[in-house]
Amino acid sequence: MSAVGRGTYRHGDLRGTLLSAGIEMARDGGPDAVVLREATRRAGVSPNAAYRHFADRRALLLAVSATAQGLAADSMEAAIASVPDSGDPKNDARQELRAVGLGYLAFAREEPGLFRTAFSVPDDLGNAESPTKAGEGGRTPFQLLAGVLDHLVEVGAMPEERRRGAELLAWSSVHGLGMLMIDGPLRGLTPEMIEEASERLVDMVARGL
Amino acid sequence: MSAVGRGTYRHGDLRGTLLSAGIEMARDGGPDAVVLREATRRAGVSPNAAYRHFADRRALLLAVSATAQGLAADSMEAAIASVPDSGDPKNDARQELRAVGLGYLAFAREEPGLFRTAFSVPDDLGNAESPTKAGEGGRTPFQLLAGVLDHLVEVGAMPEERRRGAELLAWSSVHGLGMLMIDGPLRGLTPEMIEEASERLVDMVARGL
DNA sequence: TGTCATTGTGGACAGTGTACACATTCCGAT
DNA sequence: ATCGGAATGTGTACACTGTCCACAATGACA
Repeated sequence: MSAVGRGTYRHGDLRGTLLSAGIEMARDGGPDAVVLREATRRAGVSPNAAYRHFADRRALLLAVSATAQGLAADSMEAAIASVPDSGDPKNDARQELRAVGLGYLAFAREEPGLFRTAFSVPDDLGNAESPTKAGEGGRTPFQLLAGVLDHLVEVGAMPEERRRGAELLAWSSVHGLGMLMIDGPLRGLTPEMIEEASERLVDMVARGL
Repeated sequence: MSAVGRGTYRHGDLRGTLLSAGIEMARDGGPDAVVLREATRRAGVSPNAAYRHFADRRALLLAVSATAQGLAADSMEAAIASVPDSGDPKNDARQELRAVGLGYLAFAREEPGLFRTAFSVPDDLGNAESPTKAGEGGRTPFQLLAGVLDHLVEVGAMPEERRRGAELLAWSSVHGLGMLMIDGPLRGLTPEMIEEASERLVDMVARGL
């Protein structure tokens, strides 16, 4: 094909371009839709060129997943930022917890493909704080959640002894609703039902944690 | 190839055989691992024979998913049955709710592939009561959950006004933990951590519902 | 200027889902 | 008993995927 259309034999930033293409594919289609050959096609490059930047399809997928987690973090951070200051620290902390959950769910609703790519691609909790997964604010979804939980304890809105492992509980609930309403049996719920379910769920978590 | 090894040109129960093969593939590998050609291979039949019984790969996958949901129901039902009668109806009802959740999570832990195939293949809540998804007891996972919630209300362990939509909340929490620990960022948790998280989660739900 | 690691190309292979035409078998009406 | 059509299975073919290998172009640095 010769490097026509690109001008030069070298691409410049093929890795980045492939990643962007991957994100776009994940956006509409989820993890299964990110296909290596298609990415190279969009980058105007031969299929094998990808292997100079990613060991295999899985490696590309992991990179896309990490980026998607960063975008989720943005959504969560925006939700936190929009919480009004009520003057009551305990109440504020609880509202932040709610916001984290609602931001997570908003991301699931608005970017279902990216959501699935972000959170249902095999990965370890050990990498939960990797900077590649951080949003613009520099923190990962996991760190944001941990942050508000810490805050909750600080202001005395949550007993110290319940803090340990609370991430898992809070995260699970919200993640479950997200998955079920995206590609589980809860698809087809009306926006109102989803809205209501989201609110009630975060309330339940805040109450039961 | 001629129908050697089968004896007859007709198979007898190809649909059932393909389904079984599909389940076996899903068991170790999840939804992505159920591949049409491999199923026909295991059935000793040509690839296209499958199309006489399933419209396409997706149709086979849906059938496998439904069967897997039935198996999940079995796990849940077993957990319910193992709840000892304490004499206190309210307490019993709560224990049943816990059992439903723990049975669901046990299934996720013991049959991760089938779990994913059961609950993360696109489907509508409208089909949640389809008999194809029932376990040996004749009820689907959704129906089992709804049952214990109804029971909870009957014995007065749950206020009537909170009943509506409670399935979603309970289900979400438990489902989320299941997904996160199978192929999400919570993989690699030790069995003890999983055990503890499961217990705490169902407690949280029971408390917060 | 020449050498060499980096990056991209071309061709190939096995494996997948699925369409189309054809073959075999079974069952029910004549 | 036979004949014809509906079910069911086979064969061939196509486009698409991930990935391997040998080769080519390029840029950086001695």
